Amino acid sequence: MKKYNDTTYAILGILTTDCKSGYEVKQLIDRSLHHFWKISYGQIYPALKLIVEEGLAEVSPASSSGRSDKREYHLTEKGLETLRQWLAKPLDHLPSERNEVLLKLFFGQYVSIEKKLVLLQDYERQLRIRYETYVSIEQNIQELYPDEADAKYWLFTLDYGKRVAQAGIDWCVETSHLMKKEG
Amino acid sequence: MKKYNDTTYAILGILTTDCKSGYEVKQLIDRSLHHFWKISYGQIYPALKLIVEEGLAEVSPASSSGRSDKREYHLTEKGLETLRQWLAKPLDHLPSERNEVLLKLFFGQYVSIEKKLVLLQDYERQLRIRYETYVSIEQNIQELYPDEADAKYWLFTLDYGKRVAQAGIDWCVETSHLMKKEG
DNA sequence: GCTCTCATGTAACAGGTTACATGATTGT
DNA sequence: ACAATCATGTAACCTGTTACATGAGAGC
Repeated sequence: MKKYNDTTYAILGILTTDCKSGYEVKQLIDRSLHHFWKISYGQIYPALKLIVEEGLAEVSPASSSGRSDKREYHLTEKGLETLRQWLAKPLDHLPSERNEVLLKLFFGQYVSIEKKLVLLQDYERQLRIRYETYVSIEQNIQELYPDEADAKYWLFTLDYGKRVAQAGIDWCVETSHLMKKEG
Repeated sequence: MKKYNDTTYAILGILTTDCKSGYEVKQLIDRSLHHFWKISYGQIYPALKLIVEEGLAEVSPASSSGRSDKREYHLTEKGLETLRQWLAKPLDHLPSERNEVLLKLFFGQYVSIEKKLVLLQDYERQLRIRYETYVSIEQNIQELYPDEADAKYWLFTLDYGKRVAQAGIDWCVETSHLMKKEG
């Protein structure tokens, strides 16, 4: 089975939903996967071209809805199988996340303690905003789609985001406290 | 003040330590910053060239140590100032981390519950390995540099890594449990 | 003599962002 | 008529990885 990049698999996944055009793929990712996956048109359109070339989807110019230039992509059997294969494969290595705040803190001796505290406070503030965003998305999902089977999985991903954000917030609080005490 | 990319600032930071050559920069990052920052020679050498061109460092071929081809980079006043400016500037936006596991889970309806559980177990296992790695680095630092001023900052970054890894582990356990119960 | 570590560098590639160009449709 | 949104696409650019080439010195 030929390998593609994760962006291509993400698009394959979206094409299983009601979103069938490049524009709609972008909309869905921005709305629902934004907290752990991003994408730009510069990736989507070339990827869709590749997907068709590889026989993973077929394109039909959907003139039915009146919009003559809208192109609808429908997964083929091969496309669905390719997606399933990828979904069933556990990751071979953890991605290592770079962290600019930690990088700055690593060279902490070159700045005053006040500036380091500002750095931590700012990070904490942004993590709290992120946390609250996740909570409100969560509430929206629970209100709007109380029965949908997919909703369960969406909530799992949000729970992850909340936990990691909370761990970061706790670290900021604790580290600020230690820095104040020890100087 | 001209802006450079974070990789360049990271190198500037390393050049404040005893590590003065491209090779030594790579060594230090691999040994001490690896859990939140990575770098390759393909970035280091071009970046060092730029750093010299911009007057942030001066290069002296250090024939003193016998090795004629080793190039030692020393920060200029401008270089140190550039580093300080960057260190004092809080981040303007949280980097969004992509997560392949969450992406797969998002399309969870297309795979069996067994495969999803394997995915989570595998993720959990790798997070636990990561956590243990951090603990052992932590112990090494405490034994080898009990007095060093820098050590405090290194331990802060490791604490962050441990907290985030633990949050991920907790999520794996909880999510596996919920999936088993609800089907 | 051989291997390992030290040491510097480049070229090709892969992945992703941004800015731009283009034009249709919908709502006010 | 005008603005907003829908809709597709490309080119230039930035960042980073991988593979490769090269060679010196140290230890066995």
